[in-house]
Formats: sequence, C-alpha cells, structure tokens
Amino acid sequence: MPRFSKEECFVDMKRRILSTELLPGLDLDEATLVAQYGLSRTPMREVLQRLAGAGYVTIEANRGAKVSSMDLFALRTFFQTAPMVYAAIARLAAENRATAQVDQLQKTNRDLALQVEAGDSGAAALANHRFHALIGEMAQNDYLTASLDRLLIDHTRFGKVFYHPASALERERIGKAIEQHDGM
Amino acid sequence: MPRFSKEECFVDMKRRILSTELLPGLDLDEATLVAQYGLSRTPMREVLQRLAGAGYVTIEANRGAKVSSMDLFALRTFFQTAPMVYAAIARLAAENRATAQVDQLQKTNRDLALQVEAGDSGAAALANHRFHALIGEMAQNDYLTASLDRLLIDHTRFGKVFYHPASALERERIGKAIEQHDGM
DNA sequence: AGTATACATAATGTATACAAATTGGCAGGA
DNA sequence: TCCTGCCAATTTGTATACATTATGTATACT
Repeated sequence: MPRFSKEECFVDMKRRILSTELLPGLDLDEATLVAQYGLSRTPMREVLQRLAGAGYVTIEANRGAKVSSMDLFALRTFFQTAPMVYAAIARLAAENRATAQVDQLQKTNRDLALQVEAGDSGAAALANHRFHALIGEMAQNDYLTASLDRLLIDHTRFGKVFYHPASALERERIGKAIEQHDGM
Repeated sequence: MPRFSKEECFVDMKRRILSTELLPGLDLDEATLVAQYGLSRTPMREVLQRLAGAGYVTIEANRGAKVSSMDLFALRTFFQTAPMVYAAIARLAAENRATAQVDQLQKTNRDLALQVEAGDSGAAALANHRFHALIGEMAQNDYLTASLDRLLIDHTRFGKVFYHPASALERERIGKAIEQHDGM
C-alpha cells in the first residue's frame, strides 16, 4: 500500500480531477481515498477541504465531497469570463515578468509541445494548465488569481474533452502568447 | 461557556476578521479559539481551513493560522483590481437580476444607511460587505465571485480604517449603485 | 399493490489520546 | 558578551474510537 504525504495527496487529487480521471460529479468516499493514499481520515478530510477551497471539489454537510460538476451553465459562464480574466492576467504578468519566470514559462511551453506531439492529451492538458498557472503567478495579483485558478480547472477539463486529438492550433496559440509576453 | 456550531463559528470568525476585531497578521491559536467557541479541535481546524480557502486566514505548515495580512503591496493590487472586477460583477448582476434579490439588496442598503447614521463604522462596514456580496450572488458567476470575495475582505478592512467617521459620500455612492442596477 | 414507517447499515462528524514539530530558555564554551 | 547546542514546554499534526446523520431495505398497514 502506497503511503502519500498530505501534500502529495493534494497534488495527486488535483491531477486526477484535472485529467478527468475523476469525472465531474463523482462522489468521493473518504474510506476509499484513505485506502488509496494511506492516510488516516483526519488529514484526508483536510485535503478534501483544501480542494474544496480551491474549487476542485464541492462539500455538502453530512454528504461528503464530490468532484465539482461542469454543466452547460458553467460552460456558458466560462466563456463569459475567461477572456476578460485571461487578458487582465496576461497584461499584469507582462508588466511584472522576471526573466527566471519567463525561462520557466518557455520550458513549460516546450514540455507542452512535446506532450502534444506525443499525442498524450492528458499530459498536454496538465502542461497547458501549468503554463497558464505560471502566468497567473507572474501576475502577482492574488485577487485575480483566485478567479484564474477556478477558470483553469474547467479550462483543463473542457480541453480534455474538446481538443482530444490535440491540435496544432492550440500549440500555435500558446506560442503566440509567449511572443506576446516577450514582446511586452 | 458558549457552544457555537461549526457554521456559527465560521460566520463569527469572518465577522471578527472583517471588522478588524482580529487584526491582520494576528496569530490564531487553536487552543484559544477552541475555548472561545466550545468546539473540539477537529471542527475548529476545519473552520480555519475553510477560512483559509476563502482567503480570510493564511495557514503555514506546522505553524498554524494567521489572519491574512494587508500590506502596501496588497493595497496597490487592490486598487489595480477592484474597479475591473466590480464593474464586471455589476454588469452581470444587472443582467441576471431577480426582483426578490433586488428587494433584499434595497433592504441591506437601508440597513447600511441606518448603521452609517448611527455612526457604527463596524456594523456599517459589515452591511456594506453584505451589500456587495449580494451583488456578487446576483451575478451568478462563480469564477468572478472567487475574486470578488477576496476583494471584499480587504475592501471591508480598508474601509474600517479609511472611512472611520463613515461618510455620507460612501452612502451616496451605494445609493447610486442601486439606481444603476434598477435602471438596467 | 403501494406506501409509510421502523430498523439496520454505512457514511460523515466530533472528541480525544498520542506523535511530531517548533519555540524559548538555559547552560556551557569560545 | 555572544554564539551554540540541547532540553523542556507548547503547539500543531495524526490516528482512532465514538456519536450522529443519512440511506437503503424489509415489513406491516392501508
């Protein structure tokens, strides 16, 4: 039986949710997770609460945790919100950029390109997520980051569905984003 | 010794933080809080984790929770972000408004006016917080609400500092906001 | 037959004992 | 005096037993 640390468990749960290995709406049973990660219930519940705080799962009193659902309304709201927040974040990131971060960004971008070429849409989605999350960090705006993080959860999950034969188009878009940031 | 429910404790902690009864940066000791609220440590820690998820407190591993701090950088970021998010939220709220919610909004607004006239800046700040939070609910956009909620935490705390002899100006601004929404 | 209620089962929520980590103080030495 | 290392005390983290709440099933009653 594998023994994860609390932090490892948190990261792995995020990965599983973003990759839709755990589908939206799925009921998360404490006992099952405890068995999978080799933690006791207290820290496992803590992980679930942190995931809830970050928007990955939804907790109902006396009913446990579910993977946050994605319905049509969420999709509509996503497209209503994402352009605005992404633009604001990108602008701030460009203003505050540090060379070390730009390097990391390009590294992540190359990683993304590799995953896309390899046809691994799950890994590509995660690399894409990491790429955007890095831009979020660069923006150094905790207020907006809160929205961005939530958008990225659904972006990544939508992406897994839509761009399954991960397109060169997406890659090109990412490439442009980098140029744009370097330009500023 | 008073015995709070977990939810009551959560609400009360938010109130105390928003009203700056608990100052930014204050170290929150579990034992003290447990004694104050009459809960055992497990649910108290859960409350702190939820508060951390919502941005009210900051948790460091093996060092417990502190009330989220507010430095000059946060202030700058706040004024950089608030107009954009508030405008977006207000627009969405106007589009999706329901009469029941508008009634509630006006009720909260009257409450705010009363508190301001009574010179109770703490209660006024909380009423103002509730007013903006209601607009956030009306917008029905969970992504943006995440940012708004964090902005409102600091808005309320800044407000407590700045507008101490709570001004008629603030009240007027709120009044205008209502008209604006009714207008749309 | 259909519905409602009571009970059994299984889940979540709470309390508390125990473990690990951090902090502060003290003693010893440079 | 100041630094260093160790020990004690305090605080946080974890495990687990117990309590409570929800759910599913069977049975009795209409």
